[in-house]
Amino acid sequence: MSASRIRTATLLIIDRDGLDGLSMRKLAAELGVQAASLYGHVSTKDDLLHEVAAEILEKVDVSGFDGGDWRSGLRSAAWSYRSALARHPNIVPFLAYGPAHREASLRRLDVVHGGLVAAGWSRREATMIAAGLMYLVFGAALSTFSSGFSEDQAVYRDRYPNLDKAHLLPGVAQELDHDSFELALESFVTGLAARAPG
Amino acid sequence: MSASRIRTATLLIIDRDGLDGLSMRKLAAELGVQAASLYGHVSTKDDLLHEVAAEILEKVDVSGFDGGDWRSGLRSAAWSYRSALARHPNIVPFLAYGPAHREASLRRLDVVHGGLVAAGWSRREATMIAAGLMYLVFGAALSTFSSGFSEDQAVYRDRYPNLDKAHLLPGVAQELDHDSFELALESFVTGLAARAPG
DNA sequence: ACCTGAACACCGTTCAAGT
DNA sequence: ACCTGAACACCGTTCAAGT
Repeated sequence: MSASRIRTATLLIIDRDGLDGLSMRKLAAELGVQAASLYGHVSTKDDLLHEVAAEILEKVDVSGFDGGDWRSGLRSAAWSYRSALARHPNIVPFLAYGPAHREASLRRLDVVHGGLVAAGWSRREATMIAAGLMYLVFGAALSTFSSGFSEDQAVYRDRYPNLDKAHLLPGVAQELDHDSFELALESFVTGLAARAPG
Repeated sequence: MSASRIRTATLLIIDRDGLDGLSMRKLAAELGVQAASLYGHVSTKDDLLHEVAAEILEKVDVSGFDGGDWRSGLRSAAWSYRSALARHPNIVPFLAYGPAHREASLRRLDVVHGGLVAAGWSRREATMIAAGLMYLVFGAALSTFSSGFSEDQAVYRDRYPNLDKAHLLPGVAQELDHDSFELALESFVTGLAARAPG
């Protein structure tokens, strides 16, 4: 009925059935209504997805750039992005598509950019660092590298002698994803610091 | 007709019309045939996409890990991934979906993992570094951060005072993407080196 | 062996008609 | 004002029938 209830149901279906599992007819059924009724509240399926995307990105908190140094600002922004995206992994491919066109994304990137410039980075460097942050955040949310391994370990043992079987157990996959993101982020920040201004 | 000709036409349509622009009927028309005929050579649309994905990943070269140190191995692998993916940006969301399930991806990750372990990293660290590499590569290929800005600069000037207008001109967007990837990769490698073994 | 026409069960979206 | 039924132009996929 309300736009907010439609967005909630949309996200529920995406979380449960995947991005391909969302159809306007299924969404309507979830809301106890006919598909055509949705078009009184939503202009288009694509538009609805953008609204849901905006709602998710609205939860990203980049306030870590107020006050502290750029290192902690970058770290807290990265983790906030990660936790917002990790809650709804199925919609990430859609989120990643053109972040620059999204109002909510731009407001946050503007804060990150401003914080980096205030710390002494050039405007161009600030843009590139913010881009690097997006690479890490979306790449980590999207590829869910480790969790893809969990199904049948025998395959890996025989054919890919170098891959680490011990860390591919389902139980540790999530922890490994977390630690991999932490290592990548900390290395990124450390590496930047090595060429930092001021 | 042949499986290879079908894959070529598939990629042509994806490059031209996007992932959503690919339909079996359109693909058939491109090949001068009826949609039903495709199912004599291809089991399913999803399967066809996986074949095309494999063909693209087959071109990624991780041989930089033979011989040289892990730093140059990581760099050359990253750039090879980047150039392979950058040639077909529209299929990247599909590629990123579950790299661990893909034969061609696993062979390359096995080489990367082996190279890192040979350089003295633990198996677990090697897995995490390889994951970080995937984050950067897929994130960079997917979010095409800078190129999304190019349409109307007046919007940014007024509302996002911190964002750097000078670097958002269409002409420099591509260069900025390149340099952002380079900065992120170099920072990642430098940061890792700070905690390197041996 | 390879292609086709027709059909099936789906899509997103529109629109006149109902309350 | 809000919902509906029916329709339109599409999908992926199957399968008997044609050459």
